[in-house]
Amino acid sequence: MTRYLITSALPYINGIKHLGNLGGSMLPADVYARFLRQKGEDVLFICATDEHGTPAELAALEKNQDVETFCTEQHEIQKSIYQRFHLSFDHFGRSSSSQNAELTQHFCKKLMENGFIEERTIKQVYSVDDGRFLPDRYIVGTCPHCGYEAARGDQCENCTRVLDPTDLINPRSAVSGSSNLEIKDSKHLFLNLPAMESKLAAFIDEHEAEWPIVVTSIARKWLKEGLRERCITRDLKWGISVPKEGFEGKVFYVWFDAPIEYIGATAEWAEKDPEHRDWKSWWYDAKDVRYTEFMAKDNIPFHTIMFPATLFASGEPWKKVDYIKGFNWLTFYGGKFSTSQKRGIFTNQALDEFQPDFWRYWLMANTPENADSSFTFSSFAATINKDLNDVLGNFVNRVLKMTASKIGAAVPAGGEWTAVEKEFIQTLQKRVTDYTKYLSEMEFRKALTELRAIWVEGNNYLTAAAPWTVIKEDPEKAAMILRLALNVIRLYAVLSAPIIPETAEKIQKLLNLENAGYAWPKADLTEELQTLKAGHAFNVPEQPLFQKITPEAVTDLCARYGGNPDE
RNA sequence: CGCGGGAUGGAGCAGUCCGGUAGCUCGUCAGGCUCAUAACCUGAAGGUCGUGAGGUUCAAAUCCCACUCCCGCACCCA
Repeated sequence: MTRYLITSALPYINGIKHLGNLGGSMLPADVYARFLRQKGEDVLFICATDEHGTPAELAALEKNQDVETFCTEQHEIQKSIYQRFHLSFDHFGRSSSSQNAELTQHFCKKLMENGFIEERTIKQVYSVDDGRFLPDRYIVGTCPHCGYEAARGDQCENCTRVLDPTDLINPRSAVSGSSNLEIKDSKHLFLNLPAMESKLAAFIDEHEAEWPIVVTSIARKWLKEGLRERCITRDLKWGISVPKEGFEGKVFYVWFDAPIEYIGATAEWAEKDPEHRDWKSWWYDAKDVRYTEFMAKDNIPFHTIMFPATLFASGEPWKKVDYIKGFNWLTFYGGKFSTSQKRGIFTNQALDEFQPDFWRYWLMANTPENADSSFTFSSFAATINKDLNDVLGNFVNRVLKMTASKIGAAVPAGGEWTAVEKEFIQTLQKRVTDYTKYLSEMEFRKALTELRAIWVEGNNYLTAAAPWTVIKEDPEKAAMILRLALNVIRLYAVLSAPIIPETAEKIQKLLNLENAGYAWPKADLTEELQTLKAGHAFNVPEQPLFQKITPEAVTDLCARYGGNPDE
């Protein structure tokens, strides 16, 4: 049987992530993982914090902490936020783990053995006052082409020309501002990507028809422009040390070890229960594994070119990705989420405002699958109020309350399905089939449209069956209608669980089905809709499932997070 | 000519790969119902698909060409 390996792009360690990070990789990956588990598949869902690199060092510096303490703290913060969002990682690891260090060094050795690594001496800028080498982008100075005074060492943002740090006039450190800089020779390792070109091109070709356009177009662009040898080491202290003589005090480039952490995190996972878990079976010569990666578009070059190149070059049968689900950006009122401008809402803030399912639902209904999509509080409120409150919440509420008040708080007995019921079930069946198909294909927007339509069918049926009228003339028939409606509620919990797990749980509790699980329905719903038998007691809700977001709340949120209530 | 992505009723989207005169959600208007969170259900109005009295075709939102506008690629950040 196929086993499903799922990874989400690793969130970077240097701070709490915003909604876009959540909606653009971790959350859709979670929905897919949950869906497959409900279908009874063997799933391993892996994520981790990406902890190396200069930004982590600088963020730690700013907080006056040593990098390791900083990372440990930030890792815990992020981990707890994701738990609160009910992200169902089998393991949420750390790229600074010993497992990752070991694997990264292993790959480096293999690549050296196979002749894909070259050693070169390059000139690096060293800041005497900072006591460290500075990456290109942390050197600022005057652009020799246009005279712009705040040009960075890698590119001038004014004239967009690509620069070398040594081109800059009056260079200084972006960290301290010190102009006491020296150019030093430094030995580094380069990954010979050009040697991998044909193999990578074949790899992309192989998947071209299947993968999203945003993925293949970015990958092809890189190939078309020609691959260059890529430096995979850095003059930093924080990171995975390079297992080679003469490279003491140097570490791997963060983008070299980060994807390897997918494997590393799996090893971390296995180590917690070595008796029953075998990380290698998921990654090495794993022919029965289907591997899906989730990421936003900025990550695509690393996952279509760099990481596969590493795996190919090892010469070992490491598992390569089968499907890449790539996303565009989620924007905030059409613009970028911005820390410094206080634009946008961060994951911790989001949880302080509303229950996780509100966010999960909106983000999945508006996933930037084909184009960037824009978050606005008005849209958020409208979607939550309509779909979750009026359509789903109201359906659950009206059925439970009516049954309890007219008959009693248990599934009523009597009556047989009529043509109306059979037609309703057929409609549901078709929609559930489509919904299942969309989830399997990771077509999330379409899936959510379908899920909503499934909820609407319930209300539709109630209007057609009108149990509140029927009960006066034919109590048996009314009992049958409500029995079916109660079973539909249960079905909704199962179908909604991948998207809004907390709500599914609430519904199961209302139905006294707390440990019943969420096994995905079969194609034929006949049996499924008779799961709850006559006499099965349920709880009458004191409150509806959800509460609406008022216009005043929208105004308030906009004021606090930088949005426009009219948009 | 830097790269990439967009442009479809008031708003947000689908349809474009495999051409055959537009579909969904919200909003608006009208009606139905009264079990339910003034919720639910039904119907209607509203677009000729960025521009070019361009090209191909019996036929184009859908293929080809030219142009225009918008958004990312620049601190923070994905």
